[in-house]
Amino acid sequence: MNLPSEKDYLTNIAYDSVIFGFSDESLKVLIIKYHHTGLYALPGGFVRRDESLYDAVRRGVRDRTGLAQIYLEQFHTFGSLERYDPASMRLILEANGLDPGKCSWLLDRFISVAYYALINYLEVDPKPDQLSDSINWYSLDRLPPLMQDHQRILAMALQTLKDNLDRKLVGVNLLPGQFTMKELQRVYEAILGEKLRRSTFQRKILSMEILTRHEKKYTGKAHKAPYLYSFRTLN
Amino acid sequence: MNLPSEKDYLTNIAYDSVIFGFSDESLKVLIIKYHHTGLYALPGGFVRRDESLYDAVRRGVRDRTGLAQIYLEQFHTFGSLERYDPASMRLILEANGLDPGKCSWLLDRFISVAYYALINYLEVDPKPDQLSDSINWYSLDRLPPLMQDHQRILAMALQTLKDNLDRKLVGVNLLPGQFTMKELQRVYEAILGEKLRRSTFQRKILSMEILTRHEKKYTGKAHKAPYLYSFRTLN
DNA sequence: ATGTTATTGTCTCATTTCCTGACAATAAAT
DNA sequence: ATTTATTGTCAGGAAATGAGACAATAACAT
Repeated sequence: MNLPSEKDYLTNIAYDSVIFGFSDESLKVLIIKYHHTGLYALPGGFVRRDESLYDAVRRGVRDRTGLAQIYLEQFHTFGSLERYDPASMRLILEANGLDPGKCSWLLDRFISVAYYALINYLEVDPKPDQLSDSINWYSLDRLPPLMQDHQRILAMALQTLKDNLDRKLVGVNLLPGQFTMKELQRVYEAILGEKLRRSTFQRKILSMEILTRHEKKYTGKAHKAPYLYSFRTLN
Repeated sequence: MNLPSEKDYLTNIAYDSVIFGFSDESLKVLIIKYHHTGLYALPGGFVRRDESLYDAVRRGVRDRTGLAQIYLEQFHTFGSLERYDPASMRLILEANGLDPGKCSWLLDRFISVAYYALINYLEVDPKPDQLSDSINWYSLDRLPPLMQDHQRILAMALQTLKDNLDRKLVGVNLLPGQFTMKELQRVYEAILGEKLRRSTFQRKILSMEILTRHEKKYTGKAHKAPYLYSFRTLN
């Protein structure tokens, strides 16, 4: 197994990604589990010397989800001393049969830039990286204990998502290309953690003029068929 | 002159600070000028191994302004490849009679975490650091050309400030402890870059219930004396 | 004293936006 | 044809905002 070499990467700097998906009426997050350690973590990684910070995160998310086009948003950089935790990293390396002496830069202190990603749950086939033996979706209310400050990072990602909800097109990437108004409302409710009034929500979203309406969706249910919508591409 | 040593600092990571003050009806920013190079820049620095990122920025702002208590807010981390510019750093070191070979880590690529600070202009006595020969206030519309991507960093700081204006107590630290409603309005207008209606502004601010009213301020002018206000401390 | 001037604190009315419940439309089952 | 569940939209009221008006008043002028 070849590990990242100090020559190819920036030192003291890492990234963590909070990858959100929507399924089964609730928000989900991708969490990895490291080999033989019982440690759960947000998918993270390091920045190659020949790539931008943004490209590094995009590469990491792509490798783990298979998606090339992703909605990525940086929300905070974590640099406290408490997060310096070489013991965990040593444990992870040793559990993988690696010699920490040969990549001591990985045991150093890291400042971590955190991004959140919004992706279509259905398009993803999560793939573990070489240090982890699983990567799985977790509902926000059923998270395993996360290592280091990853719980806090996740909480901050969610808060930022809430704050951005009425300013950015958050719904875009959590749903398939076409969706009903109710489905979009479910996404908003899952993010905000509260029920919304149907008529108010519909009026507000439509008044934004960011949706185009398509043919109706006949579900086979005994009631009026809803329209399908998609986000308007700007052109 | 002793320069930061590689042993004491994190590598590949730096910070830049956009220090806002308010004076003479307009927003001002502190800009440093490096010795003998004609290069203007935002005050920045590096993170010691034994301090948090936040403490590093606070230290940098304190050293340059003399203020211990500062309102600091992180707003973005810049990590593009274009900002890798060893030539400028080499120039700055050489202009100070320093040997770049002895601190080659300073010529490496840096990812920079950007903060903005809001301070009371009147309390500040700007002090240049050892590499710069001046540090001065500049109006936003009369900025010198800034090195690297500092112009963009500043623009993003201002945009974040605007976005936060109705959600955070931005005015707090830009004014002295007590101030008139008109002075507060001037701050808002300077940040937003537009005139506000007096009665609407007053009603909105008062309805927030974040101010306490004090005695009147007799200016010696031939008109009704305004009240003084201060921001309510929460307790 | 009295009136003048510039600015402040507040109020009113019109306009806009937002909230809430209601109602008709309708796809499929009975 | 009737029923059921859900959807798209609207009407009326409530709340927020915009724009101007007016009285209060500190210092100056007469």
